[in-house]
Amino acid sequence: MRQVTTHNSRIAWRRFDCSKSPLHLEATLRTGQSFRWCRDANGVWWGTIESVGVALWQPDGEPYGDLYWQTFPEPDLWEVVEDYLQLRTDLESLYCRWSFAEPRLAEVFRAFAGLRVLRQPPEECLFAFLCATTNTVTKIERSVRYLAERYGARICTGLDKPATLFAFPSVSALSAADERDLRAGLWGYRAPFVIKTAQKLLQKPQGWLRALRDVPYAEAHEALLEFPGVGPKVADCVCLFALDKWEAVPVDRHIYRLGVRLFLPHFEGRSLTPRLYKAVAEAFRERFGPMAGWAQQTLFYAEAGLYRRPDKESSRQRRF
DNA sequence: GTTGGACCTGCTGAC
DNA sequence: CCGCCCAGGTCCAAC
Repeated sequence: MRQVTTHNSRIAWRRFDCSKSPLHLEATLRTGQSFRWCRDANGVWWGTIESVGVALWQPDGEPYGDLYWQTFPEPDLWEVVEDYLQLRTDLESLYCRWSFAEPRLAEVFRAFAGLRVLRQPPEECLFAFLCATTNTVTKIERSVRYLAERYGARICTGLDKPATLFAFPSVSALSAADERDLRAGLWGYRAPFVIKTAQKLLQKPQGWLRALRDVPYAEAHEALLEFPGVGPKVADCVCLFALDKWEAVPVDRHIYRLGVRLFLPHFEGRSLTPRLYKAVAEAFRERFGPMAGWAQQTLFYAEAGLYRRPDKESSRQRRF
């Protein structure tokens, strides 16, 4: 293992070579698919996967470079990290296929090479996206963090840094949450969704949600719609980001705009109805195949402009 | 099938 | 500096 000579050397880093399996860490963790990752002043990303605390670091931010990682409190849980980041998924062949299908977008796929769809714990994913309706990414992050810090268990890292990590709360803790408390904790009108969804989930057999990983996409999507606050878009987010349904294409206002502009110009100006939702998602699947959701995530990142830093950059100019 | 309105908050850009 | 619009939608009621 290469020597690492910064403050970070206090962490017993492990190294993974991404030269054959690119990872754009910042884009992956800040694409609005997962909401609790924080980067500290030294560029280290801190987060949790189930009850495991995780530190991730790409010294040069190079997608094809080295990824340094470690887990807490139990060290060296590589399977957990690899599974979450889906590092076994070969992206290069995907980019070829997508760029062939849509040459207009080839540059975008290249620009954000290594942006991966995560494989998230289903419960956290479901509750996080309950919060996504008419909301901003910044505020979603703060809302989900509030849930974790208020109702979740502390994870010990054995270091004085980072700011404390919290496991995502249990369903039973959320089912017993106080609605007024949640409303005040940035959840607003979505507060009852959290509580009712948690209560409904408690009535299911143990492991029911996770078991949706083993059923077909249509069945999983349908099953999620029964929860209050879950419509087609949120259901697709959970399918794609937590339930291995890589053909799921969450159609939000950005993806809708892009999809109509590029693929379905005759729908220009029409509002997003369930029928058009399906049409756009289907258009993605026709072009990008059974991993259309992965293409969607890169295009969302580009279209929503999440990659722009807070500092002034050239304003909204479209590259595609 | 589609449309319109309400819904909690607080960050953000345009005047 | 203030007020307004808006933000990764969903639900409900009314055509």
